[in-house]
Amino acid sequence: MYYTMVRPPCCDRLNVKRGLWTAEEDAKMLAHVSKHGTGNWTAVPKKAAFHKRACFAGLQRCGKSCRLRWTNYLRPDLKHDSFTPQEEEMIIRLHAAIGSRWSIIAQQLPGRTDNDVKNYWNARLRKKLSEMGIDPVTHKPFSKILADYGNIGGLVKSGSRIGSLSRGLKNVFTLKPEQYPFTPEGISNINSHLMTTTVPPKMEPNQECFSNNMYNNDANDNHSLDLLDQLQAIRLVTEASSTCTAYQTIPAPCILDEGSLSSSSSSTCSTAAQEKFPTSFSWCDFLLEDEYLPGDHPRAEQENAAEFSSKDLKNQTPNPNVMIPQSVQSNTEVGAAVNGMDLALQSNTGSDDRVASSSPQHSSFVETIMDGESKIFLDFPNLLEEIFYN
DNA sequence: AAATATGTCAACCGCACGTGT
DNA sequence: AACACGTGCGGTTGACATATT
Repeated sequence: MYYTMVRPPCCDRLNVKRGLWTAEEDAKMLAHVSKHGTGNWTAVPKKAAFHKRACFAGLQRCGKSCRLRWTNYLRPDLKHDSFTPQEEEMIIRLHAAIGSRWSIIAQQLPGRTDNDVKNYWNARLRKKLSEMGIDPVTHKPFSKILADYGNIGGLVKSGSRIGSLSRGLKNVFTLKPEQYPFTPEGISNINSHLMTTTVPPKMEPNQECFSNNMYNNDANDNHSLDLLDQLQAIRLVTEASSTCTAYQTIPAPCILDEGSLSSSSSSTCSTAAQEKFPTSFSWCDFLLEDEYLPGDHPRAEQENAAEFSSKDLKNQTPNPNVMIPQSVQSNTEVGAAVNGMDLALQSNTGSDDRVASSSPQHSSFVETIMDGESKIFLDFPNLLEEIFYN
């Protein structure tokens, strides 16, 4: 092998210009597109240099750069003014629903590109939500997240918690579109469904205002409901096309519980795989085991535990304390969709064995971490205050 | 007024996927 | 089947602008 497996950037093969576009280059691009139309971008620099040398000779960009310049800036249907509150609201709602699928979000905002939306989110909205006390990843109040975090490790009797949680997820994915709760408690719960439902939401005033504006005016928002149909379809399609690759690369026993993908044609991480690696390490096991301290829960809770399989832990909000396989991280939204559908589809089959087989000493792992956390917050109570009131 | 910090956004990069050969 | 190529996507970078000290 004399070359790397990674394909070199297209621009490396051409002696092309990079960096910001000049007005002159823009003019050349516009002239070219008006003459030849869009598409076949790799031909643009060649044609531009070939057709009228006097006019186009200076346009020495790679096709990718040309396409990007056109789609993100030169396209005549683009808006170049600032985002309206309505657009802002739409971005937040869609992000809560589908995460950082910028191209899909941008499709709902005429005249905006995925790059626009992405930049606006990163530059403005993420910060705005944070300042409002809302986690921009899960779209949940920080207070709730911290409260839930404090409950991990069995600080709260968890029997009804997981049961109600999985029931809620079932509801999310079995609701008809017109019943669909297009709120951060709805789809976004998929990404954050470890959040307990036993803690009442404690909204700061501005959050409340925010929620009223952003999340609670769905009754007359037919467009959003139509959109949900589309999103649902996107989820299903994505699941069908991505489930296989998303899971095949996961170390066999850690994430997927058997039967959960039984409705899919790609239940590759299966019982057989688990049998092959029966003792492999899984962080999920630690977390699950912490929810079910030995000898502390009736049968119903065990059934709930089976329902709430460890695979659901893989798509949680990135947490430095939770290690997630790369292949899973890169498919967060897809996995979330799969999770939700799995929960809706699966019955109480399968995963009891694995949950039950986790060794008792695992439960001390999260407890140790939580003890450390508790000590920190006891020693530095202002840390919590700073989070909420700064 | 100068230095530094912060924000914005256009552009790039790497990867995945589809298609044609 | 394998490969090259074109395209689209999401994450990241870095230049420039603006605000703050």
